[in-house]
Amino acid sequence: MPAPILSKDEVLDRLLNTFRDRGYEGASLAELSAATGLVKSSLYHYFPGGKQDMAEQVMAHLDRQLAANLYGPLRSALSPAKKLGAMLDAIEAFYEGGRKACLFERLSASVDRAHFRRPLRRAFMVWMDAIEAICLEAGLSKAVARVRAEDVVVRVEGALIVCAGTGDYSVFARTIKDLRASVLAPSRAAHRA
Amino acid sequence: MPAPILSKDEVLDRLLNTFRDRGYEGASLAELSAATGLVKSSLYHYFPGGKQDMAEQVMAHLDRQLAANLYGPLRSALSPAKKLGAMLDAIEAFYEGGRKACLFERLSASVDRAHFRRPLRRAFMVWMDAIEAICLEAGLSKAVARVRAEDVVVRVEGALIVCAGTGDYSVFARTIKDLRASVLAPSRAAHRA
DNA sequence: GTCTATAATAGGATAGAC
DNA sequence: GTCTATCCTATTATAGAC
Repeated sequence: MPAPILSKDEVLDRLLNTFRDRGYEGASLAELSAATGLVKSSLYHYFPGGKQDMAEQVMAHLDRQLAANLYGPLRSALSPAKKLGAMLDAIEAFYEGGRKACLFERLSASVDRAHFRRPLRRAFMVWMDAIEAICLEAGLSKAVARVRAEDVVVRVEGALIVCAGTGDYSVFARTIKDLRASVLAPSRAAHRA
Repeated sequence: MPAPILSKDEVLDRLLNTFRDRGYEGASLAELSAATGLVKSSLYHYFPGGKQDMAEQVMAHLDRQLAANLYGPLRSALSPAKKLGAMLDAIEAFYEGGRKACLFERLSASVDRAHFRRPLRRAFMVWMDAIEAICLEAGLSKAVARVRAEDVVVRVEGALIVCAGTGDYSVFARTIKDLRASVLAPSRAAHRA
């Protein structure tokens, strides 16, 4: 009865990376097994529901990580501008400047997307709600704050696609830079260079 | 020796739709066969290289369609504003208001993405070049035109992801509406409501 | 140019030992 | 909790008739 090699969190981190790199269909059990160092049967011990179960638990894992390391700290006394800056720093790091894909995008595009609909919708909503809260704190109206929050997520996700498609990662850097300057700008005022 | 049921273009249209709906890995030969009404062996007659060959030919097919129906007409004497409007009309129709995915995104995210790299990069570049040309014609500087062109593609692709993830298609409509108003706006001037 | 039939393999999943 | 061994099905792909 060997002891666990990796903690559950470490296993989930490895699975997260594999799903991001290969996509849901693209990540075979053989690859998920190699990434974790666990043979298939061991994976089924952790994830009785198979690959769907893995994806669901990986989403929940990422939700917890984001709540602890990103959304939590955002409830501090920092200025809205500093909070936005911190979020965009985290986004640049997490996506490695546009080189790593978004788990939620990968699962949204999967054939099993119907199974993941609720947690996916929730994940996008939590993200947008956090940005909206910063915008409101900065004095923007509710309507403008919501649109700005949606726009941040739209542009981050879009930049990831364009970078993956073109191989030109400057698009991601430029998009983040533009968001830093524009998201909290007063409404009906100048926004673009 | 039965005659062909569908023209090659019709077959390519059906395959295009299947790849958009199911993704590259998600689209099995069984589904591609059902979508075209051709049994697997017949598909191999048209596409000796199998699924990769199908994806490559579908990309080339879409390139031709876009050149004929979108980029071609854009070389007319219409005003830049009308050209942009026509492109955004076509985008709204092609993506069915955010309900249908982008082929290029699907293939960029596939496990075989390395095989499709060149045509994918080309497809994104041709799209952005067309937008850039409209921006230049409207009097924007080269640098601003390029950034605006990248931004259009980023926001369209991102809106598709957010719509798929949240099920809220108003994001796509709002994004297109915002692009209609902002892409050709004079630089360093007001841009956002 | 389309078909039926089949091969060959990879995929997800399970049983049961230790 | 991890392993070896196996099962079953789906998947890609090919052969060859008409």
